[in-house]
Amino acid sequence: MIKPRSRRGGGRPTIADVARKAGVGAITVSRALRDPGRVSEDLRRQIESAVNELGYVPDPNARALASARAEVFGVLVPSLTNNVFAEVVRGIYDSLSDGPFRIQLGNTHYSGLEEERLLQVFGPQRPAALIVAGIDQTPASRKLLETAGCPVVQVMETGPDPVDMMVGFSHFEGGKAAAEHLIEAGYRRIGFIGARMDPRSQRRLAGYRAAMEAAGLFDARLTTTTPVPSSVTLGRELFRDALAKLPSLDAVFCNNDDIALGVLFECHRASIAVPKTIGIVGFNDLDMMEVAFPSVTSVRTYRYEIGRRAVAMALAAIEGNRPESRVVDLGFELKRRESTAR
Amino acid sequence: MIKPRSRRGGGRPTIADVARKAGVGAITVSRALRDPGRVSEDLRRQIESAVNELGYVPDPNARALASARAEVFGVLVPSLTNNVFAEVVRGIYDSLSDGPFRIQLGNTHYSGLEEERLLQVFGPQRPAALIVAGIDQTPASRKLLETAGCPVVQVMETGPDPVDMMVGFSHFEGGKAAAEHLIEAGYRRIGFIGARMDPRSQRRLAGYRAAMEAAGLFDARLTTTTPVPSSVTLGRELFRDALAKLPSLDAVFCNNDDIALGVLFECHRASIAVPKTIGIVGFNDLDMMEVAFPSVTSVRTYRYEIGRRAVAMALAAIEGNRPESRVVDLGFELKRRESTAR
DNA sequence: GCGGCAAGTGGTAGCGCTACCATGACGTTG
DNA sequence: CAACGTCATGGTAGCGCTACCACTTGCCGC
Repeated sequence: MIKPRSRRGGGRPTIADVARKAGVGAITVSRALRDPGRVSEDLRRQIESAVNELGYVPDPNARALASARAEVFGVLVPSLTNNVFAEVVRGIYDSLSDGPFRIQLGNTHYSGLEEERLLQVFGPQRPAALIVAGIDQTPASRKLLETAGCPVVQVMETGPDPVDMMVGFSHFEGGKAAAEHLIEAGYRRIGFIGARMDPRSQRRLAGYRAAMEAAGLFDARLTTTTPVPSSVTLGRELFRDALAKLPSLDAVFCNNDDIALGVLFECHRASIAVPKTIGIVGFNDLDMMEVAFPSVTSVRTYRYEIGRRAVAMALAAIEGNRPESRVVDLGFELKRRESTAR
Repeated sequence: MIKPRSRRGGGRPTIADVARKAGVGAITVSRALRDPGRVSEDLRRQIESAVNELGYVPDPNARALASARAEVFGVLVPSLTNNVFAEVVRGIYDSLSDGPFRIQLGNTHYSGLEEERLLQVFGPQRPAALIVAGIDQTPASRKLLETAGCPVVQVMETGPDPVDMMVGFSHFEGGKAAAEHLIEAGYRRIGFIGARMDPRSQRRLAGYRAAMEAAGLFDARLTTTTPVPSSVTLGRELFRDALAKLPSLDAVFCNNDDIALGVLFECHRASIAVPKTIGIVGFNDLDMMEVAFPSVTSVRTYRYEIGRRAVAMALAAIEGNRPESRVVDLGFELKRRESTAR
């Protein structure tokens, strides 16, 4: 008798087809696939060959419905084009590409409300884990994370009060180290140039300010910021503004490397000597900072590693062994280069 | 009587809860949510308020299982950190953020086999549409795309034989335009510097070669390529190699802007005058090319727009009205700047 | 006045899988 | 040797939703 294929399913083999072919129960096939150790050697081989012959692939939707748990990692980042987050995301993908987990990526556009909305979309899918950038969730987002019923990793920053786990570093300390380096190098009128000014930028600014105040060098006029999204073009413009406002400026700590690059190009264009007349420090240490001329001092951060570590921690938590320390600080490293070597 | 909550579902309201509260059948709730026009005004309002009161959110997994169609766009790109693809992806996200569709992003690492593997993973999810970068799928990948049973958009390139739909531009023409521009500007020993050399880079190289041969200027020694992934650092190194090999070089067409930037920095470092001694043309026209000093001529491509258009076409196809022209060429524009103005 | 048709609604039967419990075949122990 | 685990396997009953068909109205045309 010809088995009447369902009108709905596109005719792909189901677990029942495999079970029939292998002469076992459907549940045994399910087990053989998910936890081979619990099925005898014999049946396992039979099932395996039936799977291969039929080209059976489990339906992730049915699996998610039945087990009330989807093999999905939800990932929330503020930007897809900012290289910094792209690196984190790459680390996450590379760590997850072997396993069964899919990734659902959300772009919050640096908006707390958008983050809330995305968490509301992710929740009903019952993801296996959630990875979110930053530690400044809105109260509503925080509640959504706390009640998600899965491991949660906050990345990019460390802070005192993790929802669950955290991997990152201290932006405050990074900003402080950058400013201290400029002070040590002999610069005195050290400006801060920042764009977008998201919470991480704010903390870098705070670190800068702490160092400047400690050295008795802080002056509000040294700070030039804008909420506008960061770009190389903007870096150039902000630097011109800063210089117009305060011609005595002798160094700048830039919020990020795009800004620093804009400053560097403007110095070339205006024939301002770097590092002699102006010292430049960036943040994140993109690949090109080392190649730039002059090479640019920057605070190296370990974005890719943050992504990998976040996945490792989430995976461990899924398997029931949460790491003993819920907050991992991967630190940073100040890379001293020509742009501050005077 | 207390309704015994299932042991599996986490206690979230289901469609049956909403139906009971609104005093209607479950199926009517389903319709009210998916196609409000088919439910009377009265019931619609009742259902709506029941949904709000209970905080009901449909379970996407159950929905996908029952309807054999997930509200998911599968997106396959060769790299997450390459700004070019990041822009395409951003366009896709921005176009999809309003609607019900989720996005599942896969990173093929420029590997045909990896692409196949990812398509095999995406298939069983029954995505609503697939967007893949490039037109050089392996035969197996092509078959998977053809039998996916959903709209497929190939992006970044145009070509003669779309699986379904295409949005992009001609890399051959882009490379040709770049070389022709250098020839017109009076350069004669025009090199090509390329890294990674994926199919798109190959076609740019072919365009360059066509222009050079047409002008009687082609010389195999002018071409410097490597399969190594592209970076600013690598651009610098390749340029040094090229110059060592052929000191008479008077211009370079770079595979992409990272390489061009590496060349520019090396020229600064080695005090080579740009554009006088060496002319430089990049590809893609990243934001910073305009700000660089000297500003760098580049072939502007419309990555973000490609992403948006791909989604628009897929969405139209889902609704049953495929666009009349299945291949959309968004073109490019050669941006002439200081680096070739001699 | 009756068949026919469209619009609005609901019941039933799955979608493909897994949680839960039951079963039977083996030891193992005192 | 009875009582009791343990292991491997299977049956049943859903998970939450939608496709499909059936039913009830009310209105039209002849």
